[in-house]
Amino acid sequence: MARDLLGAVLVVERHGIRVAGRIIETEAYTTDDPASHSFRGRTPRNAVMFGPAGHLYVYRSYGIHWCANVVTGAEGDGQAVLLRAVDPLDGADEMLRRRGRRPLADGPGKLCQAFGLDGDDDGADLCGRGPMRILDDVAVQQSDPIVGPRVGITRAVDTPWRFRIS
DNA sequence: GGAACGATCTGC
DNA sequence: CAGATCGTTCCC
Repeated sequence: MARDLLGAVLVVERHGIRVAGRIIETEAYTTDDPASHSFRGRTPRNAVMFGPAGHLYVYRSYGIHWCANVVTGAEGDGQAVLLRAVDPLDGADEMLRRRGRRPLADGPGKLCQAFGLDGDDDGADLCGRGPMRILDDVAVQQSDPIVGPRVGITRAVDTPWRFRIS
């Protein structure tokens, strides 16, 4: 599932400003996975992960940053894909402004800041008429993403569930 | 009720 | 390389 999101386009259109980017790096998290928030079962924080696919699971990281996932499992499954990096398509200037003019680089925290995503967006529907959506119909079929270990985790360190395209 | 610990980022 | 910073989770 994490592979399928590679090349898809994340669009957030709010306050009349459209920000869009091509998803180039993801990580997979499942219920079987000790590194996943859903591993220890459903809690108030991760409830969205156990909901229907196509919704946004946003959580606070290290008390400072926001990180966004796309729920990819059926109801009750508890699986999601962490969005780690995008290639800016629309609103690159706005992204830069939100980033405090710091260089826009890889990383889930930076991605959320650039797209203006925070805790209020937890549970948002990406497949409805809301301000944010994922255009996977425009996804270019990717050949051989780079596969590697996930970043910043302490459990299941050797599980190669990070996927990256250029 | 308390303590430990992050799916991170930045600046020194 | 360490500090920021706070909600969530787990244990007593």
